Amino acid sequence: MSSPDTKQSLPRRFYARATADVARGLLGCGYAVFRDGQWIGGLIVETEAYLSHRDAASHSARGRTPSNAAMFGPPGSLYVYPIHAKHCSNLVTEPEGIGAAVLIRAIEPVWGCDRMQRLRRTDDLRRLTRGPAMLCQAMTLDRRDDGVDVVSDPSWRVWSDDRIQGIIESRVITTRRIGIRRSADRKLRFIVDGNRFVSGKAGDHRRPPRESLLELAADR
DNA sequence: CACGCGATTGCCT
DNA sequence: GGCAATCGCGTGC
Repeated sequence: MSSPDTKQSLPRRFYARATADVARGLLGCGYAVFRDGQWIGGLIVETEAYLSHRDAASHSARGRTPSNAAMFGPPGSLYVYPIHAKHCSNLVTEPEGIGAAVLIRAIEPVWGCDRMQRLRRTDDLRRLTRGPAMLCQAMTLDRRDDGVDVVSDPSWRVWSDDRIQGIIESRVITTRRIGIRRSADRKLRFIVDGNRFVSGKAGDHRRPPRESLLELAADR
């Protein structure tokens, strides 16, 4: 698969839509950052939608504070927040000021795997980016990236690949969101079912988690 | 300024 | 599958 710098980032209007639609649309998309002379990242295989004040599980539910301000920023910008001494990354959705975003929960590692293996201190590809905080550690994302605009920043690429979209089309399923207490019954988590890099327990999958988007793309 | 907790992870049984 | 580690932030005294 060719380097992220040959790709064209998704336009801002892609993000300025209903958050659940963006969360679904981001599955299969490339997510990569240029760090120290090298692209690092992969293909998105798991997302969660966090809505505005209507969603009790969302960080924006109780309004804007200094720490969640980036969530109210322009669509297509990053909201990176600290939790349990780690970080998680989101892409802001809806018109600016709404306070909604898509949590990137897992990617299939593709670019800069050697670098991610060092950062995560493991050779096991399956333990590189299988969770929102794992992928932030693998991609060196932290509070310094909070508010960065991935639509225009030259060190970022988030893009759609027609071939990958065709592969995931029949595999997307929706489940409850992971690790939350409030609004826990809403089905706002989107996964590429059967992909081995999706987080959570085996019961979350309908198909056994053995597949890889790279392998499926190579077989065509 | 103390206290409690979380959109997590990894180690232990 | 259970549970402790870890720390920034929000809440309340």
